[in-house]
Amino acid sequence: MSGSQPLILVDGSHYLYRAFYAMPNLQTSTGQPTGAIRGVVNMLLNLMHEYTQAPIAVVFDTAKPTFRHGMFEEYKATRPPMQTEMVQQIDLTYEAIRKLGLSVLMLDGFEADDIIGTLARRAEDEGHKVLIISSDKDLAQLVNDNVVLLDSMFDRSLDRKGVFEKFAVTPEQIIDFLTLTGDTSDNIPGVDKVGPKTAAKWLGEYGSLDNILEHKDQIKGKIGENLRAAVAHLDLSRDLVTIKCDVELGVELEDLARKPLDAEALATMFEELEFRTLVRRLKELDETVTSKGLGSSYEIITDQYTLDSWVARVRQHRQLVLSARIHYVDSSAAGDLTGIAIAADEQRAAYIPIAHEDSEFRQLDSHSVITALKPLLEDESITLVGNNLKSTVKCFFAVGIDLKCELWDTALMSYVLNSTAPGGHHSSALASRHLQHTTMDPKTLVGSGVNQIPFAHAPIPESASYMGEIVAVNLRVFPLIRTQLEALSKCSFVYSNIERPLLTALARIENNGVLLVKEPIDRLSEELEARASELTTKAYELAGRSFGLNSPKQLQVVLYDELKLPAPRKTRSGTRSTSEDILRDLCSQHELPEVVLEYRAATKLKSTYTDQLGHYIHPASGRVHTTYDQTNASTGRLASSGPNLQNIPIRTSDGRRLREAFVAKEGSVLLAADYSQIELRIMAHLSGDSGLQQAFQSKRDIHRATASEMFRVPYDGVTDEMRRQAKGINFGLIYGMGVFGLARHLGIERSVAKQFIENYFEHYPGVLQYMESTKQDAHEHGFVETIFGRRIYLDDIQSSTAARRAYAERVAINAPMQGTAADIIKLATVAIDENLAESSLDARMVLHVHDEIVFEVATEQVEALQQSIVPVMQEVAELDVELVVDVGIGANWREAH
DNA sequence: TTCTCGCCGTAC
DNA sequence: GACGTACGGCGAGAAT
Repeated sequence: MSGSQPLILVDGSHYLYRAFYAMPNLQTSTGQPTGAIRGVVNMLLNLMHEYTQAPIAVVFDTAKPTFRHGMFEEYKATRPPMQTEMVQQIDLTYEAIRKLGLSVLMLDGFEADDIIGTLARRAEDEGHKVLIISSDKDLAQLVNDNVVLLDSMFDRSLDRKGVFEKFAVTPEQIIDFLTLTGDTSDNIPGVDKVGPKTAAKWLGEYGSLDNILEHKDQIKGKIGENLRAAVAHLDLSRDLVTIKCDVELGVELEDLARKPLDAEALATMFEELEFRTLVRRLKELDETVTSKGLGSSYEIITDQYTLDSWVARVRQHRQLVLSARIHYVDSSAAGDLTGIAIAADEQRAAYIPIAHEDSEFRQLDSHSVITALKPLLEDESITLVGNNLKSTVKCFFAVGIDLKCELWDTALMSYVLNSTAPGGHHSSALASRHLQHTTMDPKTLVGSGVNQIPFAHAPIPESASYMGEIVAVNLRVFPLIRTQLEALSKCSFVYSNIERPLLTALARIENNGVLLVKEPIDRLSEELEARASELTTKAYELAGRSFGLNSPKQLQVVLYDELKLPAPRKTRSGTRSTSEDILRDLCSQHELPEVVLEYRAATKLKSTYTDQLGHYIHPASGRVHTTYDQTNASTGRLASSGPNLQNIPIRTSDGRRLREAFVAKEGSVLLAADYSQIELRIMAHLSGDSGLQQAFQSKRDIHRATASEMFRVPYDGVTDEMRRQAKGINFGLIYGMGVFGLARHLGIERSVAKQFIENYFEHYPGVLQYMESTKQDAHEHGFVETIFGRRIYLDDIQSSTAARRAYAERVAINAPMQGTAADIIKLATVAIDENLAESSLDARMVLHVHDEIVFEVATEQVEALQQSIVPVMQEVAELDVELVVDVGIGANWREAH
């Protein structure tokens, strides 16, 4: 047994029961019940994936009476006998475990707990750490500095501190604790009316059961009487709950060493048991274990000397492949380093743990690691390779590193090559697509959902495997996709001139953050709360009963069954829609739809925005730092999350009140610069339609100009309704809309909509031609391009399903326009980022919203900023139609817009 | 209890 | 089925 590997003891009986009751009816086609076997095997595979070498013993109770039955006739007397379906699975479970290469242990006369206790103490005596996997609270008595209880797979592990947090007593007090509370499932009597709370209180006060009993007369009331009445049997109860740690097992620790997994036999067994997913998992597990070089062990750097030698190695190869793990809390906006994996060449990779909670290893501190790497990062002749370098770069910027090295971000490269590549652009996806390699699942390291632990709590050796593998993957993927990229000159341009420089610009924008004041948001929240509650009352009155106002499903019943309102179109899954436009139509027939709409408006604003945004305010700076995802939107747009600051309301007055909370710091103002009608202008450019181009050149209102043409009226004779309809067409065209969509959108007859569109194309024939040729292009090449050569692939363009094909055609029409707009604002962002760095202006970009950039600038410099950025934005691309940028300035985002 | 999916609504 | 790109809250049902 190797010293750094813990001994893992699994409470097999517990998991057997749990799995059995989770899926009691699972059986093969021949009637063999299998739920319990599958559950246990699944759990063990997870465990094996996480601990690839640690010895694992799975311990079971036997059916025979134990020494406790000898002490107490009633012990476990209330337990029902084991069900037949369960009995039928036991031997197969043992067999499966042995084939996994793990040990199965049990001993007549003793319970699993006693075996676990005995082995735990023995392993500990020999200097090993022990991990007990069970959610039986009795086992908490075994916990100490070397023994940890893991409550189910990924619950927070119960170490000494965890036990106290959970039970409010120390592990040493657990026996007394259990004695006092008793255990109904084991039929062990405790003290009447004493539960965990009282037991913990007494133990906190008196320290031990013995001491409690010495002072038993001090305890007043009925509960004191109960205690005194229980004295006679407490000794027995204590003996019953005490785990025996000196059982004669006939097994040595050495016998528990991991044996190789018998993949062939397991596959056969799983086939017979009809475990199809498990057969697949098994294959994956086998691959990870056998694909050395990627999933093998990596050096762990814990001292300065070794780190320095690695820095020298990087210098020699002029290449640093890096993957940083960053922890975000409330320390700094950019986050803290938990650890960094690095590699310089194919020979080896290493992991530098920095902030793990793992006392087994000495760790270098963040400062010395950064100091060591700094000269590499500031060296122009060094290539830095990584996946999603933005997050890492943010960290570097935050500590004042002046990045000069050449950035090669494999995620960005992959995105430029094919933004819609299946699986995305993370290291794991690249490994699977380019190397046919399955990377370690981070869930095995940190779990998932509420049980997820911070990466810093993951053990260092396993973290090193995980991080090292990522670096190894990037090292190998990089030359492959670099070759692909360099074969396509336009894609290379997009990478080198747009995405790569944008990465650092975005890193700065994210680090800057935007100042958000909480007070007005909270006030709005309260108002909305009151409004929502009034509307709820009103809605219930109108419906004649209360119902789930937030539930479309319940609302359907009220509207269409009870109130008998005419049922509208169906949603995708065939239910009757309650969407906004439907409800609006129903307003004329009943009061309820209107109330629901108002309620939805209020609760939407509250639940999505006013109640949430405050959580994202960084406590130190008062600022919100969104994350821009540069590799997600297929067209080249950015996406924003955590929080999404690209969909902050603006249409309604309440929405605008929210925007007032986005402010500039003292002495500064916000300046918002947005491209006016950029996508329509791009359409005018791409289509070459002279009518549309002239409409823009005349600098008139574009929708009004369109209406004037379409409805054959003078520009000044265009009514608001005409303009609204023209606007509908203009937007519809950008989205590749058809007759049906326009009709629905404008609430007009299909025949009228058809006429509109025909009118439009009659006046702007170039646009029609462009639409047709774009579709043609898409069919021919399988992709469309932006002006700058960004490709958007359309996998469904050749689909045999008409609907999918039609969808792909709409995308083909929209993507070049949306994507070119994205290219343009990205280029502007890059240019402005450089300009600002060189200028002495006290100004910074704080938000990026598709066609708008928001700046925070010192009040007295706002004009200078405007002078500096507007020409850049307008001239960054030369189109046949001029680009127009509108600027707004104000103390907050509403005023600036 | 936790996870996933559908519905809905916000932005450009 | 019918208008493109996103993110995210909520309810409900499935898996556990």
